[in-house]
Amino acid sequence: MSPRNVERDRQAREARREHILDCALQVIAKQGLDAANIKSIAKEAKASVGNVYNYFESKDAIFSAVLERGQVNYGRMISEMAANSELNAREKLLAIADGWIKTPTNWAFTIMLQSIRTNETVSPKLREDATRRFTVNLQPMAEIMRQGQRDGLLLEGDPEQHAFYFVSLIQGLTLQLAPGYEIPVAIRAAQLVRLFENKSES
Amino acid sequence: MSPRNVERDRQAREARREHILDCALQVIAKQGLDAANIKSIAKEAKASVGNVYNYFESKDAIFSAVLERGQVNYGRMISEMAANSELNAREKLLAIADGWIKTPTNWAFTIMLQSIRTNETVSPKLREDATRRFTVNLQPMAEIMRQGQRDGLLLEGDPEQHAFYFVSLIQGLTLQLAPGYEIPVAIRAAQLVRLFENKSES
Amino acid sequence: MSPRNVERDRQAREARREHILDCALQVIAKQGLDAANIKSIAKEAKASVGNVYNYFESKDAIFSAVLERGQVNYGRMISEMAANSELNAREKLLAIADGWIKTPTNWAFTIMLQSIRTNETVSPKLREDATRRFTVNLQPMAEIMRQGQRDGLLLEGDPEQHAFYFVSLIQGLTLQLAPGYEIPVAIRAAQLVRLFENKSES
Amino acid sequence: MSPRNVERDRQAREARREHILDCALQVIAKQGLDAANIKSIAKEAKASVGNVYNYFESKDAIFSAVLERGQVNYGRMISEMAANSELNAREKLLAIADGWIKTPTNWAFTIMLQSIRTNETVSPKLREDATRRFTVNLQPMAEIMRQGQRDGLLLEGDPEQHAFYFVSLIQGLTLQLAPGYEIPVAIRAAQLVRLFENKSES
DNA sequence: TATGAATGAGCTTTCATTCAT
DNA sequence: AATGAATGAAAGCTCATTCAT
Repeated sequence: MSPRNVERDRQAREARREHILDCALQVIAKQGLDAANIKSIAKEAKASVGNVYNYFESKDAIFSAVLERGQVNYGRMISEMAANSELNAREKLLAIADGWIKTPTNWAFTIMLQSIRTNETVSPKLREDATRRFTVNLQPMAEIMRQGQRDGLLLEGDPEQHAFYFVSLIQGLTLQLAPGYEIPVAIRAAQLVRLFENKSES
Repeated sequence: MSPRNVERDRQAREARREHILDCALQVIAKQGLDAANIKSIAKEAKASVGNVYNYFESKDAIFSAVLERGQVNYGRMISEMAANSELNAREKLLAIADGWIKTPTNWAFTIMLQSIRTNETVSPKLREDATRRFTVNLQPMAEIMRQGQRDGLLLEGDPEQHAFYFVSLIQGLTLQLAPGYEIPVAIRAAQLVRLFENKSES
Repeated sequence: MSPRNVERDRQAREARREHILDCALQVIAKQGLDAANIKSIAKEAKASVGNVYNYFESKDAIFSAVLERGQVNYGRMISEMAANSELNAREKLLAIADGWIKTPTNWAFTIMLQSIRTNETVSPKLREDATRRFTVNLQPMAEIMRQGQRDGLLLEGDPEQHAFYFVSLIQGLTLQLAPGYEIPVAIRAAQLVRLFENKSES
Repeated sequence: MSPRNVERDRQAREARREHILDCALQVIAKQGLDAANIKSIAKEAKASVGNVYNYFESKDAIFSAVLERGQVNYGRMISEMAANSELNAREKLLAIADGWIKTPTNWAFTIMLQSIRTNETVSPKLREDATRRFTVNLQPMAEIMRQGQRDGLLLEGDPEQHAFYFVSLIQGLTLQLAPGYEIPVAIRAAQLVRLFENKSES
């Protein structure tokens, strides 16, 4: 039992955890939230039902963890984007919108956020955490809006509100990308970003 | 033959049906989709569980009917708005956005649409119907966009796409109005409509 | 309120009762015992659910009455047959077998008898009545067997037992005539009566 | 990887499945088809309701499996009997009749076959399978009839029809052996087989 | 850790029966 | 008598979670 082994075990466990989360997201995105039960997730992860419970204490915990990971990754991405000095604000919005629209599992995050928030059987802590992360993640987006306004690229107005609208628009759009239907309208990141651009100068 | 007033019975039945739909919407909006089981709906409607099944053949049928009613009402409202010659396009968008934001149950429709679409246990017919109505309802909104472009009030670009963005934005925003959290950002219809305005003329 | 009217009312009520029994038998025979619920029976009788309960105190009572009527009619028919002096025993068996096989609802009686007998929720009185009538009806059949033996037409052996076998054979065969399948073997009354004939004389 | 013996598990699972079928048959035979609900079957098997569904996907599947097992066993028995060269046809019929009459659960198969066939909620596949097996099982019985006719032991006539009558007679008789009543007539295999014997030679 | 059988609460749905009109 | 809405007790089934191995 060298410390090397202990560390290796810890990493293996962490990898297994991540794998289960990946699979949970896959199942949700492919089959919908209702069909995403523990058995399906375990099957997708090639694990047994019982073993999943060795890594997560409950189904809610899995869903929360999937959502948390998504939110943290998104927060990291958008913070980096806000700090990025090589792109202007318009290009940043474009990159963000493009990234979300192109990832066909993103609708699942919107639904999970909603489900966790409104489901009274989910522990208050998990619900608050999810909501708080969402709110926190609005800040770097508002910062980008501010940058754009400073440069005259984006529309004037309360940057937090614009950030909120931008995120809501993207979330609303991702819902249309869920499996099970065909909306006969193309979604184009460039078009969508134009809504937030300052066109008085052009 | 019968000591009952047939016509009054028919009306009472119809009223009872509507009442159940009202209650179902209330439960969904107040407690979330997961908590909206037949027992809760029956309780809200002050009916017995069994009696609900005298009016609807299944839980899915109730949810579909609630959604359908919402979609039909929305479709009627927006069609009238498109045909309205007393308001300009900007005022129309404002009225629509304002109406949706002020109705605190509207988030439920967004979630129900999503749930019905992605839930594989819902009959294909109901799923298709819901999706079709959504698509059909995009047309009058696109017409309003066209009107605004003709008058130079709204941003240039594919009107259908703009309609789609507008609806998605509103749907995304209603999700934030679900119970269970406090988003520290005000939603203002006027601000939101500004995104679609043509500001090059100002 | 002349006695004439009272009598007419009584007859009308009796006719209505009979009609409901007819319809119950129809439903059972066409859709099977499981599908024969009060609603279906009422529908077939063009009556309301509640009204059926004005004529019968329970579903069991209806089934019992249907069975009883069938058993009484059968008992009457077979008693007359036993008393008939114009036909010989062989011809009597033939007539009986032919009549049963040709009536496509008879399988329902066999199933109802079985169901009522073995269903513990049916009142003991009804169960005993049904069984008693079955047993009583064996006597005229045994009498016919005795006649046939006396005339050297039918096989020797305990007449009650032969009666029992004959009835069981016919009941077993009627089961095959229920809807829902195709048994690729013809049923011929003459052939099956031959089993009970005394062929040593021929 | 797993601390479990896979092969032993597989066998245990198979045994448990069989046990549930045994218990289901017991419940049906003792309490009747109507009383044979999942709760009762689970109780008899000393299992929980949910666990029964680990072995069978539906109640219909259980009933079908019970029936299938009975039909397959019967088919095997009768095929062996047909191929047996140490007994003559009369002795074979006697052994078959005797075996069926002595097994007090056999009435349940007759009722289950009927119920599955006529119940429209049972999947068509299961209904067809049950009917097909019944039909297939008629063949070895017809072969025995043929053997008996060849040896001059059994009555002349279409062997398939005689097989059909013999089976129907036995099925009809087993119905009388269900719990819940006392038929005051003994059933004797020897008597019953005599019906099918060729007595012209005696 | 790993397995999947086992549990039981909870859900949807059915249906015999009652009841107000 | 006649109606059909209303009731509530089951029934079938699902699934998160636990547990023996």
